[in-house]
Amino acid sequence: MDQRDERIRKLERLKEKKIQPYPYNFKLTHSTKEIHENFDSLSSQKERVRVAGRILSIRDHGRSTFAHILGEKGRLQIYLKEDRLGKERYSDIRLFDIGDFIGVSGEVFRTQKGEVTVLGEEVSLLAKSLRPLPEKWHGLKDKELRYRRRYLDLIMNEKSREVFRRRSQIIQVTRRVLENKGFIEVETPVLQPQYGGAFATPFTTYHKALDNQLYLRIADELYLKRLLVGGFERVYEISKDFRNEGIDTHHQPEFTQLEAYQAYADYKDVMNLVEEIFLEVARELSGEETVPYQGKTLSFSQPWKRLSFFQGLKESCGEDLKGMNEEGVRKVCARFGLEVKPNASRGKLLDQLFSERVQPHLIQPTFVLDHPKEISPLAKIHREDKELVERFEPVIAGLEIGNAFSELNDPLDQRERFLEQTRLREEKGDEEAQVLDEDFLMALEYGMPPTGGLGLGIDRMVMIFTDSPSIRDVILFPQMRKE
RNA sequence: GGGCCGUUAACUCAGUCGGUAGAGUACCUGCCUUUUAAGCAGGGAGUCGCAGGUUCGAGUCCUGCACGGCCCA
Repeated sequence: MDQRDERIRKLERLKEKKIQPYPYNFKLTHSTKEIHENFDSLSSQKERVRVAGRILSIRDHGRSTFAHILGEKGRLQIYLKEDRLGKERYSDIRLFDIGDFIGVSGEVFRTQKGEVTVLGEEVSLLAKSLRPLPEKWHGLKDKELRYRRRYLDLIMNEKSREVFRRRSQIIQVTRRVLENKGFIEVETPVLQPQYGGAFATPFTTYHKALDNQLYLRIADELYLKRLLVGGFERVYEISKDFRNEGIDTHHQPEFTQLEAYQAYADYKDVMNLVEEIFLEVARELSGEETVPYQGKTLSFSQPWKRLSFFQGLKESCGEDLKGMNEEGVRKVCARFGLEVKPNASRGKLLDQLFSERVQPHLIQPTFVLDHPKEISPLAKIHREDKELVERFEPVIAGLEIGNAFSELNDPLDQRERFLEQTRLREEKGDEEAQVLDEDFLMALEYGMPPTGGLGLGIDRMVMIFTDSPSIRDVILFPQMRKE
Protein backbone atom coordinates (compact mmCIF):
# COMPACT_ATOMS: atom_id res chain seq x y z
CA MET A 1 0.00 0.00 0.00
CA ASP A 2 1.53 3.31 -0.96
CA GLN A 3 1.15 6.60 0.81
CA ARG A 4 -1.71 7.70 -1.37
CA ASP A 5 -3.69 4.57 -0.51
CA GLU A 6 -2.93 5.19 3.14
CA ARG A 7 -4.36 8.69 2.91
CA ILE A 8 -7.47 7.52 1.13
CA ARG A 9 -7.93 5.10 4.01
CA LYS A 10 -7.72 8.06 6.40
CA LEU A 11 -10.24 9.89 4.27
CA GLU A 12 -12.69 7.03 4.82
CA ARG A 13 -12.10 7.12 8.55
CA LEU A 14 -12.69 10.88 8.60
CA LYS A 15 -16.00 10.37 6.86
CA GLU A 16 -16.94 7.67 9.38
CA LYS A 17 -16.29 10.24 12.08
CA LYS A 18 -18.55 12.71 10.29
CA ILE A 19 -15.66 15.03 9.55
CA GLN A 20 -16.00 16.82 6.24
CA PRO A 21 -12.56 16.61 4.54
CA TYR A 22 -13.31 19.40 2.06
CA PRO A 23 -15.39 22.08 3.83
CA TYR A 24 -16.35 25.35 2.17
CA ASN A 25 -14.60 28.13 4.04
CA PHE A 26 -12.77 29.24 7.12
CA LYS A 27 -12.81 32.76 8.59
CA LEU A 28 -9.31 34.05 9.40
CA THR A 29 -8.42 36.83 11.81
CA HIS A 30 -4.73 36.97 10.92
CA SER A 31 -2.22 35.77 8.37
CA THR A 32 0.66 33.69 9.65
CA LYS A 33 2.91 36.72 9.23
CA GLU A 34 0.57 38.96 11.23
CA ILE A 35 0.70 36.54 14.15
CA HIS A 36 4.46 36.99 14.30
CA GLU A 37 4.30 40.76 13.80
CA ASN A 38 1.60 41.40 16.40
CA PHE A 39 2.67 38.82 18.91
CA ASP A 40 3.13 41.20 21.87
CA SER A 41 -0.32 42.73 21.78
CA LEU A 42 -2.01 39.47 20.86
CA SER A 43 -0.45 37.65 23.79
CA SER A 44 -0.88 40.40 26.38
CA GLN A 45 -4.56 40.74 25.51
CA LYS A 46 -5.00 36.97 25.30
CA GLU A 47 -6.71 37.46 22.00
CA ARG A 48 -8.19 34.43 20.29
CA VAL A 49 -6.87 34.21 16.74
CA ARG A 50 -7.90 32.13 13.76
CA VAL A 51 -5.19 31.06 11.32
CA ALA A 52 -4.95 28.59 8.48
CA GLY A 53 -2.37 26.96 6.27
CA ARG A 54 -0.85 23.77 4.97
CA ILE A 55 0.76 21.38 7.46
CA LEU A 56 4.49 21.21 6.75
CA SER A 57 5.67 19.13 9.69
CA ILE A 58 4.21 17.24 12.64
CA ARG A 59 5.94 16.38 15.92
CA ASP A 60 3.70 14.05 17.87
CA HIS A 61 4.46 13.75 21.61
CA GLY A 62 1.67 11.44 22.62
CA ARG A 63 -0.90 13.65 24.32
CA SER A 64 0.36 16.80 22.63
CA THR A 65 1.51 17.64 19.13
CA PHE A 66 3.52 20.41 17.53
CA ALA A 67 3.11 21.25 13.87
CA HIS A 68 4.18 23.96 11.47
CA ILE A 69 1.70 25.35 9.02
CA LEU A 70 2.58 27.30 5.89
CA GLY A 71 0.50 30.30 4.92
CA GLU A 72 1.18 32.50 1.91
CA LYS A 73 3.24 34.81 4.08
CA GLY A 74 5.23 32.22 5.94
CA ARG A 75 5.35 29.53 8.58
CA LEU A 76 3.73 29.41 11.99
CA GLN A 77 3.95 26.82 14.73
CA ILE A 78 0.80 25.47 16.31
CA TYR A 79 0.50 23.36 19.45
CA LEU A 80 -2.35 20.96 20.04
CA LYS A 81 -2.96 19.30 23.40
CA GLU A 82 -5.36 16.54 24.37
CA ASP A 83 -6.60 18.40 27.46
CA ARG A 84 -7.44 21.48 25.39
CA LEU A 85 -9.09 19.79 22.44
CA GLY A 86 -10.73 16.94 24.34
CA LYS A 87 -9.94 13.29 23.83
CA GLU A 88 -12.25 12.84 20.87
CA ARG A 89 -11.06 15.84 18.83
CA TYR A 90 -7.47 15.16 19.74
CA SER A 91 -7.75 11.68 18.32
CA ASP A 92 -9.00 13.22 15.05
CA ILE A 93 -5.73 14.94 14.39
CA ARG A 94 -4.01 11.61 14.02
CA LEU A 95 -5.85 11.44 10.72
CA PHE A 96 -4.20 14.67 9.60
CA ASP A 97 -1.14 14.45 7.37
CA ILE A 98 1.67 16.66 6.21
CA GLY A 99 0.24 18.52 3.24
CA ASP A 100 -3.29 18.90 4.61
CA PHE A 101 -4.80 22.36 5.00
CA ILE A 102 -6.06 23.06 8.51
CA GLY A 103 -7.59 25.96 10.39
CA VAL A 104 -6.73 26.60 14.03
CA SER A 105 -8.14 28.96 16.63
CA GLY A 106 -6.61 29.75 19.98
CA GLU A 107 -4.31 32.07 21.87
CA VAL A 108 -0.71 32.79 21.04
CA PHE A 109 2.21 32.02 23.32
CA ARG A 110 5.93 31.46 23.20
CA THR A 111 7.43 28.02 23.77
CA GLN A 112 10.32 27.50 26.18
CA LYS A 113 12.71 28.00 23.29
CA GLY A 114 10.90 31.26 22.42
CA GLU A 115 9.04 30.31 19.25
CA VAL A 116 5.76 32.10 18.58
CA THR A 117 3.04 29.45 18.63
CA VAL A 118 -0.74 29.21 18.53
CA LEU A 119 -2.18 27.01 21.26
CA GLY A 120 -5.12 25.36 19.57
CA GLU A 121 -8.53 25.40 21.24
CA GLU A 122 -10.16 24.19 18.06
CA VAL A 123 -8.74 22.69 14.94
CA SER A 124 -10.45 21.79 11.71
CA LEU A 125 -9.45 20.06 8.53
CA LEU A 126 -9.85 22.39 5.54
CA ALA A 127 -8.60 20.16 2.73
CA LYS A 128 -7.16 16.66 2.77
CA SER A 129 -4.01 16.05 0.77
CA LEU A 130 -3.57 12.66 -0.86
CA ARG A 131 0.06 12.84 -1.85
CA PRO A 132 3.18 13.16 0.29
CA LEU A 133 5.16 16.38 0.03
CA PRO A 134 8.87 16.32 -0.83
CA GLU A 135 11.31 15.90 2.00
CA LYS A 136 11.31 18.63 4.62
CA TRP A 137 15.04 19.12 4.93
CA HIS A 138 16.38 18.96 1.37
CA GLY A 139 13.15 20.16 -0.21
CA LEU A 140 12.52 19.78 -3.93
CA LYS A 141 15.77 20.13 -5.87
CA ASP A 142 15.14 18.32 -9.13
CA LYS A 143 14.84 21.12 -11.69
CA GLU A 144 12.60 19.19 -13.99
CA LEU A 145 10.12 18.54 -11.20
CA ARG A 146 10.34 22.15 -10.03
CA TYR A 147 9.31 23.36 -13.49
CA ARG A 148 6.77 20.68 -14.29
CA ARG A 149 5.11 20.75 -10.85
CA ARG A 150 5.69 24.38 -9.99
CA TYR A 151 3.15 24.15 -7.16
CA LEU A 152 5.50 21.81 -5.30
CA ASP A 153 8.42 24.15 -5.91
CA LEU A 154 6.35 27.01 -4.49
CA ILE A 155 5.36 25.00 -1.41
CA MET A 156 8.87 23.81 -0.68
CA ASN A 157 11.10 26.67 -1.78
CA GLU A 158 10.61 30.06 -0.19
CA LYS A 159 13.11 31.51 -2.68
CA SER A 160 10.91 30.49 -5.54
CA ARG A 161 7.85 32.12 -3.95
CA GLU A 162 9.95 35.24 -3.50
CA VAL A 163 10.90 35.35 -7.19
CA PHE A 164 7.26 35.47 -8.22
CA ARG A 165 6.32 38.03 -5.59
CA ARG A 166 9.10 40.22 -6.93
CA ARG A 167 7.95 39.62 -10.46
CA SER A 168 4.57 41.03 -9.54
CA GLN A 169 6.21 44.00 -7.83
CA ILE A 170 8.44 44.73 -10.82
CA ILE A 171 5.47 44.85 -13.16
CA GLN A 172 3.52 46.94 -10.67
CA VAL A 173 6.29 49.54 -10.36
CA THR A 174 6.74 49.62 -14.14
CA ARG A 175 3.03 50.28 -14.57
CA ARG A 176 3.14 52.98 -11.91
CA VAL A 177 5.98 54.84 -13.61
CA LEU A 178 4.09 54.79 -16.91
CA GLU A 179 0.73 55.69 -15.38
CA ASN A 180 2.32 58.62 -13.55
CA LYS A 181 3.50 59.93 -16.90
CA GLY A 182 0.03 59.72 -18.38
CA PHE A 183 0.42 56.49 -20.37
CA ILE A 184 -2.78 54.51 -20.73
CA GLU A 185 -2.86 50.73 -20.84
CA VAL A 186 -4.41 49.20 -23.94
CA GLU A 187 -4.99 45.76 -25.39
CA THR A 188 -4.33 44.81 -28.99
CA PRO A 189 -4.92 41.54 -30.84
CA VAL A 190 -3.07 38.37 -29.96
CA LEU A 191 -4.57 36.68 -33.02
CA GLN A 192 -3.41 38.58 -36.06
CA PRO A 193 -4.11 38.06 -39.75
CA GLN A 194 -0.65 39.50 -40.46
CA TYR A 195 2.22 39.31 -37.99
CA GLY A 196 4.87 41.97 -37.64
CA GLY A 197 6.97 44.23 -35.47
CA ALA A 198 9.92 41.91 -34.95
CA PHE A 199 12.23 39.42 -36.65
CA ALA A 200 10.76 36.07 -35.72
CA THR A 201 8.95 33.00 -36.93
CA PRO A 202 5.33 33.05 -35.79
CA PHE A 203 2.98 30.38 -34.52
CA THR A 204 0.13 29.89 -36.92
CA THR A 205 -3.41 28.97 -36.11
CA TYR A 206 -6.74 28.85 -37.83
CA HIS A 207 -10.11 30.48 -37.32
CA LYS A 208 -12.89 28.19 -38.45
CA ALA A 209 -15.76 30.65 -38.77
CA LEU A 210 -13.68 33.16 -40.72
CA ASP A 211 -11.87 30.41 -42.59
CA ASN A 212 -8.69 32.39 -41.99
CA GLN A 213 -5.15 31.57 -41.12
CA LEU A 214 -4.13 33.62 -38.12
CA TYR A 215 -0.82 34.23 -36.40
CA LEU A 216 -0.07 34.56 -32.70
CA ARG A 217 1.58 37.91 -32.34
CA ILE A 218 5.34 38.20 -32.26
CA ALA A 219 5.10 41.86 -31.15
CA ASP A 220 2.48 44.50 -30.38
CA GLU A 221 4.24 47.26 -32.26
CA LEU A 222 2.23 47.75 -35.42
CA TYR A 223 -1.11 47.86 -33.61
CA LEU A 224 0.13 50.23 -30.94
CA LYS A 225 1.40 52.61 -33.59
CA ARG A 226 -2.04 52.59 -35.20
CA LEU A 227 -3.26 53.95 -31.87
CA LEU A 228 -0.83 56.86 -32.20
CA VAL A 229 -2.36 57.51 -35.61
CA GLY A 230 -5.71 57.37 -33.84
CA GLY A 231 -4.72 60.21 -31.56
CA PHE A 232 -3.62 58.54 -28.33
CA GLU A 233 -0.34 60.12 -27.31
CA ARG A 234 0.94 57.74 -24.64
CA VAL A 235 -0.01 54.08 -24.72
CA TYR A 236 1.45 50.88 -23.35
CA GLU A 237 0.67 47.19 -23.28
CA ILE A 238 2.11 44.42 -21.13
CA SER A 239 1.35 41.09 -22.67
CA LYS A 240 2.49 37.77 -23.99
CA ASP A 241 4.22 37.52 -27.34
CA PHE A 242 4.91 34.24 -29.09
CA ARG A 243 7.93 33.33 -31.16
CA ASN A 244 8.34 29.94 -32.76
CA GLU A 245 11.96 29.43 -31.77
CA GLY A 246 14.20 27.25 -29.68
CA ILE A 247 14.26 27.18 -25.91
CA ASP A 248 17.32 28.00 -23.84
CA THR A 249 18.30 29.90 -20.71
CA HIS A 250 17.30 33.22 -22.29
CA HIS A 251 14.44 32.22 -24.59
CA GLN A 252 10.94 30.88 -24.11
CA PRO A 253 8.44 30.64 -26.98
CA GLU A 254 5.85 32.44 -24.88
CA PHE A 255 7.18 35.50 -23.08
CA THR A 256 6.04 38.77 -21.62
CA GLN A 257 6.84 42.09 -23.16
CA LEU A 258 6.13 45.70 -22.33
CA GLU A 259 5.70 48.00 -25.27
CA ALA A 260 5.22 51.74 -24.81
CA TYR A 261 4.82 54.55 -27.33
CA GLN A 262 5.09 58.26 -26.63
CA ALA A 263 4.08 60.89 -29.18
CA TYR A 264 6.35 63.86 -29.84
CA ALA A 265 9.28 62.01 -28.28
CA ASP A 266 12.44 60.53 -29.83
CA TYR A 267 14.70 57.70 -28.75
CA LYS A 268 16.65 59.92 -26.39
CA ASP A 269 13.48 60.58 -24.42
CA VAL A 270 12.86 56.83 -24.36
CA MET A 271 16.33 56.26 -22.89
CA ASN A 272 15.36 58.50 -20.01
CA LEU A 273 12.17 56.52 -19.56
CA VAL A 274 14.05 53.21 -19.44
CA GLU A 275 16.54 54.60 -16.94
CA GLU A 276 13.71 55.81 -14.80
CA ILE A 277 11.80 52.52 -14.84
CA PHE A 278 14.86 50.49 -13.84
CA LEU A 279 15.88 52.97 -11.17
CA GLU A 280 12.41 52.95 -9.64
CA VAL A 281 12.26 49.17 -9.66
CA ALA A 282 15.72 48.92 -8.08
CA ARG A 283 14.82 51.39 -5.35
CA GLU A 284 11.51 49.72 -4.67
CA LEU A 285 12.95 46.21 -4.47
CA SER A 286 16.23 46.78 -2.71
CA GLY A 287 16.06 50.34 -1.47
CA GLU A 288 19.24 51.01 -3.40
CA GLU A 289 20.38 51.87 -6.90
CA THR A 290 22.48 48.74 -7.15
CA VAL A 291 21.38 45.16 -7.62
CA PRO A 292 23.40 41.93 -7.28
CA TYR A 293 23.37 39.66 -10.31
CA GLN A 294 25.30 36.38 -10.57
CA GLY A 295 28.12 37.64 -8.40
CA LYS A 296 28.30 41.09 -9.98
CA THR A 297 26.91 44.38 -8.76
CA LEU A 298 24.81 46.26 -11.29
CA SER A 299 24.33 49.98 -10.83
CA PHE A 300 21.18 51.61 -12.14
CA SER A 301 22.25 55.16 -11.30
CA GLN A 302 21.60 57.58 -14.15
CA PRO A 303 22.84 58.00 -16.76
CA TRP A 304 23.64 54.58 -18.23
CA LYS A 305 26.67 54.09 -20.43
CA ARG A 306 26.03 54.78 -24.11
CA LEU A 307 27.87 52.83 -26.79
CA SER A 308 27.24 53.23 -30.47
CA PHE A 309 26.88 50.01 -32.42
CA PHE A 310 29.80 50.66 -34.74
CA GLN A 311 32.01 52.09 -32.01
CA GLY A 312 31.51 48.87 -30.04
CA LEU A 313 32.46 46.81 -33.09
CA LYS A 314 35.47 48.99 -33.78
CA GLU A 315 36.81 48.57 -30.26
CA SER A 316 36.26 44.83 -30.41
CA CYS A 317 37.45 44.10 -33.93
CA GLY A 318 40.13 46.73 -34.25
CA GLU A 319 38.73 48.19 -37.44
CA ASP A 320 35.83 50.33 -38.53
CA LEU A 321 33.13 48.20 -40.13
CA LYS A 322 30.78 51.04 -40.87
CA GLY A 323 31.55 51.52 -44.53
CA MET A 324 32.50 47.90 -45.13
CA ASN A 325 30.58 45.78 -47.66
CA GLU A 326 29.13 42.32 -47.05
CA GLU A 327 32.24 40.51 -48.22
CA GLY A 328 34.45 42.55 -45.93
CA VAL A 329 32.24 41.93 -42.93
CA ARG A 330 32.21 38.23 -43.72
CA LYS A 331 36.01 38.22 -43.65
CA VAL A 332 35.99 39.85 -40.23
CA CYS A 333 33.56 37.20 -38.99
CA ALA A 334 35.87 34.51 -40.35
CA ARG A 335 38.86 36.13 -38.69
CA PHE A 336 37.17 35.75 -35.30
CA GLY A 337 36.03 32.22 -36.00
CA LEU A 338 32.30 32.94 -36.14
CA GLU A 339 30.12 30.32 -37.76
CA VAL A 340 27.94 32.29 -40.12
CA LYS A 341 25.22 31.22 -42.50
CA PRO A 342 26.36 31.38 -46.10
CA ASN A 343 23.27 33.38 -47.09
CA ALA A 344 23.47 35.86 -44.21
CA SER A 345 23.09 39.49 -45.28
CA ARG A 346 25.51 42.23 -44.25
CA GLY A 347 23.09 43.35 -41.57
CA LYS A 348 22.77 39.87 -40.13
CA LEU A 349 26.52 39.46 -40.09
CA LEU A 350 27.01 42.75 -38.29
CA ASP A 351 24.30 41.82 -35.81
CA GLN A 352 25.86 38.42 -35.13
CA LEU A 353 29.30 39.96 -34.77
CA PHE A 354 28.00 42.44 -32.22
CA SER A 355 26.00 39.83 -30.30
CA GLU A 356 28.95 37.51 -29.97
CA ARG A 357 31.91 39.86 -29.73
CA VAL A 358 30.63 42.92 -27.91
CA GLN A 359 27.36 42.32 -26.09
CA PRO A 360 28.59 39.64 -23.62
CA HIS A 361 31.09 42.15 -22.23
CA LEU A 362 28.48 44.80 -21.50
CA ILE A 363 27.79 44.05 -17.86
CA GLN A 364 26.74 47.40 -16.43
CA PRO A 365 23.50 48.80 -17.90
CA THR A 366 24.38 50.12 -21.35
CA PHE A 367 22.45 51.58 -24.25
CA VAL A 368 23.75 50.18 -27.51
CA LEU A 369 22.67 52.77 -30.07
CA ASP A 370 22.52 53.82 -33.69
CA HIS A 371 22.22 50.48 -35.46
CA PRO A 372 22.60 49.87 -39.17
CA LYS A 373 19.51 50.69 -41.16
CA GLU A 374 19.12 47.26 -42.77
CA ILE A 375 18.43 45.46 -39.49
CA SER A 376 15.98 48.10 -38.26
CA PRO A 377 13.11 48.41 -40.73
CA LEU A 378 10.73 50.16 -38.32
CA ALA A 379 13.16 52.80 -37.05
CA LYS A 380 13.66 56.31 -38.33
CA ILE A 381 16.81 57.30 -40.22
CA HIS A 382 19.42 58.85 -37.94
CA ARG A 383 19.23 62.62 -38.13
CA GLU A 384 23.02 62.84 -38.60
CA ASP A 385 23.81 59.72 -40.64
CA LYS A 386 21.63 58.23 -43.35
CA GLU A 387 23.13 54.75 -43.02
CA LEU A 388 22.06 54.48 -39.41
CA VAL A 389 18.80 54.58 -37.56
CA GLU A 390 17.85 56.12 -34.25
CA ARG A 391 17.58 52.96 -32.22
CA PHE A 392 18.89 51.57 -28.97
CA GLU A 393 18.96 48.30 -27.12
CA PRO A 394 19.36 48.24 -23.35
CA VAL A 395 21.95 45.62 -22.45
CA ILE A 396 22.46 44.44 -18.87
CA ALA A 397 24.75 41.65 -17.71
CA GLY A 398 25.37 40.85 -21.38
CA LEU A 399 21.65 40.31 -21.90
CA GLU A 400 19.59 42.17 -24.44
CA ILE A 401 16.68 43.49 -22.42
CA GLY A 402 14.77 45.46 -25.02
CA ASN A 403 14.65 47.50 -28.17
CA ALA A 404 13.62 51.09 -28.87
CA PHE A 405 13.47 53.58 -31.71
CA SER A 406 12.60 56.96 -32.88
CA GLU A 407 9.70 55.38 -34.73
CA LEU A 408 9.62 55.55 -38.49
CA ASN A 409 6.55 57.61 -39.41
CA ASP A 410 7.35 58.42 -43.04
CA PRO A 411 4.92 56.11 -44.87
CA LEU A 412 6.84 56.11 -48.15
CA ASP A 413 10.13 55.29 -46.45
CA GLN A 414 8.34 52.59 -44.43
CA ARG A 415 7.10 51.03 -47.67
CA GLU A 416 10.65 51.00 -49.04
CA ARG A 417 11.93 49.31 -45.89
CA PHE A 418 9.27 46.63 -46.07
CA LEU A 419 10.17 46.05 -49.72
CA GLU A 420 13.81 45.66 -48.74
CA GLN A 421 12.68 43.01 -46.21
CA THR A 422 10.75 41.25 -48.92
CA ARG A 423 13.90 41.18 -51.05
CA LEU A 424 15.85 39.65 -48.18
CA ARG A 425 13.20 37.00 -47.84
CA GLU A 426 13.17 36.20 -51.53
CA GLU A 427 16.83 36.57 -52.43
CA LYS A 428 18.49 35.46 -49.19
CA GLY A 429 15.80 33.09 -47.98
CA ASP A 430 15.62 34.98 -44.69
CA GLU A 431 12.54 33.48 -43.05
CA GLU A 432 12.59 35.94 -40.21
CA ALA A 433 12.44 38.93 -42.54
CA GLN A 434 9.51 41.22 -41.85
CA VAL A 435 6.34 41.10 -43.86
CA LEU A 436 4.88 44.04 -45.74
CA ASP A 437 1.72 45.15 -43.98
CA GLU A 438 -0.53 47.20 -46.27
CA ASP A 439 -3.05 47.92 -43.56
CA PHE A 440 -0.34 49.35 -41.31
CA LEU A 441 1.04 51.41 -44.18
CA MET A 442 -2.40 52.83 -44.83
CA ALA A 443 -2.59 53.91 -41.20
CA LEU A 444 0.81 55.59 -41.45
CA GLU A 445 -0.32 57.42 -44.58
CA TYR A 446 -3.01 59.15 -42.52
CA GLY A 447 -0.15 60.48 -40.42
CA MET A 448 1.55 59.40 -37.19
CA PRO A 449 3.18 62.02 -34.99
CA PRO A 450 6.89 61.77 -34.24
CA THR A 451 7.04 59.00 -31.67
CA GLY A 452 9.47 57.30 -29.36
CA GLY A 453 8.76 53.57 -28.91
CA LEU A 454 9.99 50.94 -26.52
CA GLY A 455 9.89 47.18 -26.11
CA LEU A 456 11.13 45.69 -22.84
CA GLY A 457 11.49 41.99 -22.15
CA ILE A 458 9.80 41.64 -18.79
CA ASP A 459 11.07 38.11 -18.13
CA ARG A 460 14.69 39.11 -18.62
CA MET A 461 14.11 42.18 -16.49
CA VAL A 462 12.78 39.90 -13.75
CA MET A 463 15.85 37.68 -14.14
CA ILE A 464 18.07 40.70 -13.44
CA PHE A 465 16.10 41.80 -10.41
CA THR A 466 15.78 38.32 -8.89
CA ASP A 467 19.36 37.21 -9.59
CA SER A 468 18.04 34.32 -11.69
CA PRO A 469 20.37 32.67 -14.21
CA SER A 470 17.61 31.17 -16.36
CA ILE A 471 14.42 32.59 -17.87
CA ARG A 472 12.70 29.39 -16.73
CA ASP A 473 13.23 30.47 -13.14
CA VAL A 474 11.03 33.55 -13.61
CA ILE A 475 8.21 31.99 -15.65
CA LEU A 476 5.76 30.02 -13.52
CA PHE A 477 5.07 27.29 -16.05
CA PRO A 478 7.86 27.26 -18.65
CA GLN A 479 7.39 25.24 -21.81
CA MET A 480 8.85 21.75 -21.58
CA ARG A 481 8.87 18.77 -23.86
CA LYS A 482 6.06 16.41 -23.09
CA GLU A 483 7.02 13.69 -20.65
C1' G B 1 22.46 21.23 -34.03
C1' G B 2 27.27 19.55 -31.11
C1' G B 3 29.80 18.12 -26.41
C1' C B 4 29.60 16.71 -21.29
C1' C B 5 26.67 15.17 -17.05
C1' G B 6 22.28 13.14 -14.91
C1' U B 7 17.67 9.71 -14.52
C1' U B 8 17.77 4.01 -8.37
C1' A B 9 11.51 4.14 -2.96
C1' A B 10 6.91 9.85 -2.59
C1' C B 11 11.62 13.33 -1.78
C1' U B 12 17.20 13.87 -1.12
C1' C B 13 20.91 10.60 -2.31
C1' A B 14 24.61 6.02 -1.81
C1' G B 15 25.39 1.59 -4.60
C1' U B 16 33.08 -0.66 -4.90
C1' C B 17 35.62 -5.32 -9.45
C1' G B 18 29.35 -7.56 -13.10
C1' G B 19 27.23 -11.83 -8.10
C1' U B 20 20.53 -11.41 -2.92
C1' A B 21 18.47 -3.36 -3.95
C1' G B 22 20.64 0.49 0.41
C1' A B 23 20.40 5.10 3.81
C1' G B 24 17.98 9.52 5.69
C1' U B 25 13.33 11.91 5.41
C1' A B 26 8.27 10.57 4.53
C1' C B 27 4.71 6.35 5.60
C1' C B 28 2.57 2.31 9.18
C1' U B 29 2.35 0.15 14.60
C1' G B 30 3.56 1.16 19.77
C1' C B 31 5.53 4.69 23.81
C1' C B 32 6.01 9.88 24.99
C1' U B 33 1.82 16.96 27.27
C1' U B 34 6.70 23.07 25.51
C1' U B 35 9.19 19.91 20.63
C1' U B 36 12.67 22.36 16.84
C1' A B 37 15.65 18.06 11.09
C1' A B 38 11.96 16.05 18.55
C1' G B 39 13.28 11.15 20.64
C1' C B 40 12.96 5.60 21.44
C1' A B 41 11.43 0.48 19.56
C1' G B 42 9.54 -2.30 15.52
C1' G B 43 7.67 -2.63 10.33
C1' G B 44 6.23 -1.93 5.13
C1' A B 45 7.78 0.33 0.66
C1' G B 46 11.46 -0.40 -6.01
C1' U B 47 9.07 -1.30 -13.87
C1' C B 48 17.07 0.83 -10.92
C1' G B 49 14.00 6.34 -17.34
C1' C B 50 12.63 3.02 -21.91
C1' A B 51 14.19 -0.73 -25.65
C1' G B 52 17.78 -3.90 -27.31
C1' G B 53 22.72 -6.35 -26.81
C1' U B 54 27.05 -8.87 -24.26
C1' U B 55 27.16 -12.47 -20.12
C1' C B 56 25.91 -18.39 -16.43
C1' G B 57 24.43 -13.64 -14.20
C1' A B 58 23.50 -6.38 -15.67
C1' G B 59 21.42 -0.83 -11.32
C1' U B 60 26.69 -1.60 -12.86
C1' C B 61 29.44 -3.01 -19.46
C1' C B 62 27.83 -1.76 -24.90
C1' U B 63 24.18 0.46 -28.56
C1' G B 64 19.88 3.25 -29.54
C1' C B 65 15.92 6.26 -27.76
C1' A B 66 13.25 9.62 -24.21
C1' C B 67 13.35 13.48 -20.63
C1' G B 68 16.26 17.04 -17.92
C1' G B 69 20.63 20.10 -16.70
C1' C B 70 25.20 22.71 -17.98
C1' C B 71 28.47 24.48 -21.79
C1' C B 72 29.20 25.62 -27.00
C1' A B 73 26.93 27.25 -31.75
